[in-house]
Amino acid sequence: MRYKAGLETRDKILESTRAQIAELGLEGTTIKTICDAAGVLPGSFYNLFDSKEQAILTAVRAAIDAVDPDPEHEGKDTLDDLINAYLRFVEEQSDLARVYIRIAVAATRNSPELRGRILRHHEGRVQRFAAAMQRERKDLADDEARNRAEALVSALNGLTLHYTIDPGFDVAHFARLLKKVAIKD
Amino acid sequence: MRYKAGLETRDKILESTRAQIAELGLEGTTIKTICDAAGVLPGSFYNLFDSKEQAILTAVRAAIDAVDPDPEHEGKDTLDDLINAYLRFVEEQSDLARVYIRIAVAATRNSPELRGRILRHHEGRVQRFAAAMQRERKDLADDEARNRAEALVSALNGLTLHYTIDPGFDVAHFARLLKKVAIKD
DNA sequence: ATCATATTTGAGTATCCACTCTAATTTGAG
DNA sequence: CTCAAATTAGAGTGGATACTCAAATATGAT
Repeated sequence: MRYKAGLETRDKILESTRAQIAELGLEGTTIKTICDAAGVLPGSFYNLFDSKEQAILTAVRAAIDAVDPDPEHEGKDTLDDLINAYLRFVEEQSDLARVYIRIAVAATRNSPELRGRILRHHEGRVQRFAAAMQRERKDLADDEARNRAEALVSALNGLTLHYTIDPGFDVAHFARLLKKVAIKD
Repeated sequence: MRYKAGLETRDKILESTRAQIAELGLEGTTIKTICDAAGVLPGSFYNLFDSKEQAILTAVRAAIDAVDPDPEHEGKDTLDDLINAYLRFVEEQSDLARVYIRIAVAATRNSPELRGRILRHHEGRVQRFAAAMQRERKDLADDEARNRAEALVSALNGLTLHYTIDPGFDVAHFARLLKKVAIKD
């Protein structure tokens, strides 16, 4: 992927993948439907991505990044910003969130490479949450902030998990409850 | 399933299913391997179960019930009992926990029946957590207990989610942290 | 303009697996 | 003992799908 053509194809595939997932879910999304929608052939797909799952994960990550309150990582995002961005993604793109969870859980056994990507993403998120917490509560020690951030992020993921099963679940309500608790004391 | 033979076959299938999942994960577990290991033919399998997923869900539920601190539902279980049972299942049967999550998330789109089962299971768990909380803190109003139980159970599921991806994650540590927070105030 | 390399073509593959169906056999209630 | 109903036998299916490959073409650094 060093020429312009490759980049454009890559973009088309990612957008097509995202759209398919949102519309048809994971089962309805096949290499064939992705390629057809993108106007590309399977050979091109596999010239740019190692696997279907890798492409999906990349597309989902792009959607998550699209709601990032501080894309430049300047450390200007508050804890509320981070939680609101999280909620926005989960509520507006619940199909993508669902698929992300499925692939994350499935990849553990099958693909060390994807698993690594997922863990790094999680780690990055925890660090940003921890930093935002400390900005809000200057007295919080590093390890205590980190500890709380880890708990908060994992708990939020639990809310998302339930929300993808029960769309009536008030994920925002509980997310704010967790946030309050996380900075208390 | 009204004759003894049917019940025995059912048990053999469930045990074989559980063993396969623990050993080979979801991908390695097929109708064929389940039936072979159980000494049964596909026709018998489908005489007793509607689908592969239904059988798996049933097998996982049995494993969860096996660590139930209060199988008779007499209301004698403490919040710690419930959390310890939860942790025991997750830590000792992480493959089953992983598969349960996968099916739960996948079933939402594909099978209203399985989805219903999963939601009822969740609901039952939340109620037991809420009741145990109130035993521990008599002053907690019904809806507040229910609210906190829902948050706690979902958050615990989030810990499990992460644990299935990162076995180094100290799920017990964070579970106890969440419990402390849930009954505080 | 050259040419190494990126990209595309597009048919092919081969494997797999959840589930079905009909007929035979077994069960146990009355 | 009878017989309706449950269980088992077991081969079959048919459709789907992720991924491959060798050859053709396009790209752009030099």
